[in-house]
Amino acid sequence: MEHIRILAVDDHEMIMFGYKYILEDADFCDFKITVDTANSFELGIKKIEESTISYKYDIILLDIQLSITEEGTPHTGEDIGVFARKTVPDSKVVFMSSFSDNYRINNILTTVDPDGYMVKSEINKKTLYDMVHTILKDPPYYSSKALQAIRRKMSSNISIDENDKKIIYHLSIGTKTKDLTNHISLSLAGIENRKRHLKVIFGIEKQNDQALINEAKIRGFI
Amino acid sequence: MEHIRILAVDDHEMIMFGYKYILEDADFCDFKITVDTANSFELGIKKIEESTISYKYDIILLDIQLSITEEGTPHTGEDIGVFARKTVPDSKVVFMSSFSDNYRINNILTTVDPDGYMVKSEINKKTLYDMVHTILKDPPYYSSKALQAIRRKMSSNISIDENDKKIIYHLSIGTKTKDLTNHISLSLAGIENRKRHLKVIFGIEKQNDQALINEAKIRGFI
DNA sequence: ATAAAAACCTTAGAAAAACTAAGGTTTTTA
DNA sequence: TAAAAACCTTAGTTTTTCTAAGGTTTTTAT
Repeated sequence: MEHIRILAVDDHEMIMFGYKYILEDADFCDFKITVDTANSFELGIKKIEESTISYKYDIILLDIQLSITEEGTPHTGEDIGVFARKTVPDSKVVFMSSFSDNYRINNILTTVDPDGYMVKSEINKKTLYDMVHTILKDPPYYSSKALQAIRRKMSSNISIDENDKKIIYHLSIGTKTKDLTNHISLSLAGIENRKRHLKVIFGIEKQNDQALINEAKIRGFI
Repeated sequence: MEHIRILAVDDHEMIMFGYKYILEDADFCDFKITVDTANSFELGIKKIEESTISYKYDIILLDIQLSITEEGTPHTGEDIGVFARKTVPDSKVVFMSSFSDNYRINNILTTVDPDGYMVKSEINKKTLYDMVHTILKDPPYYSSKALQAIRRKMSSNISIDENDKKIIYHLSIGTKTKDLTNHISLSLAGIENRKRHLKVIFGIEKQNDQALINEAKIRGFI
């Protein structure tokens, strides 16, 4: 009988143990599952490193937000995902995250290209089993809210460059237009021109910045 | 008990009747299904039009390739999809197509934004039931190969403009570089410059046109 | 209600990017 | 092996984007 090894990384122990017991208890006909757990970025990295010289994990389940355990640059599950992609390319990476906004989902799919993404509110016994089964047999696996974010992105024909993304992002956190020159290497007039153009392509000419932010959110740009 | 109405449009009768009998025979606990069929573009359009003044279809299953039955501009299932989107926006549109190439899948998802896409080689009793269930409860539904095409597109950060797409497309059907000026409003030098730039961003400098075509195919650009 | 600040808009000019033309070299095809 | 096609480089042109500045309109703060 095939033996499937899974690593679950989440800073909430109860969540990890939930995955562990549900998956280890599962009555998969043709394989047996063991689940290792790690409750911090550092421990997650360590277990992945150790797996390179012993049995590699078949699946690595990653939360995105991990609490900071030590001083230094804060790290996320995304950083673990990137690390795993390089270090153990045959291990399947699946994000299990409470983030369900279009931007976060689409951004992770672009930067890490994980084998799966599940929004936490959609994780239950059945979807967990479905995920493991699909990931092993025929990846990728995306839960429903992830699919909805993907669909929104796929159906949008608009693409914007890094400067435009920065403009929208900073506006969305409250920065005034005149202060955007501190964050973006363009003149105020250049920024104003781009704002005007973004409003045209989003179909909201003559509307305010909040409308711009809303349209960008809908499309997954922030 | 809820009554679910489905329209299946395919120019192969056996396929339509396959869907019809499998779905009408299904033992869905909480609803009953009837499946109408149409074996041509014209008949499909007619049935959708009729549905606007009677019961609208809950789900419309569309093949993409439909044989030409009459003189005139050939139409595809995609055209029916666009028509349905406008005419009966509450009806869910699902493509059931033999096309499994990245370009075709991604292109349909952008231009029609269907509620689902299934590659024909992945359609069986179980996946058909899963599709109907998901489409009714929590769309979208994409079959495995469609998800793989989507994943490939999502993870690629490259975007190219319409001129570049035309260059790659025409090269892929055998047009020589010097003849591209007949199809694209640029000088030969302009086209050569763009080819050189495309090869840089696809990471295939100094390689031939076939390499460029291959990289574009992988990324779903053609 | 009013003044100040911010945003928007327009015009003119500058800078950067993309394009064109042409010709030489290299590679591919017949 | 010759011809055709593709690639590369240089110089100049055209197009696009940016900047600067100032005026008008809208929003915010008092």
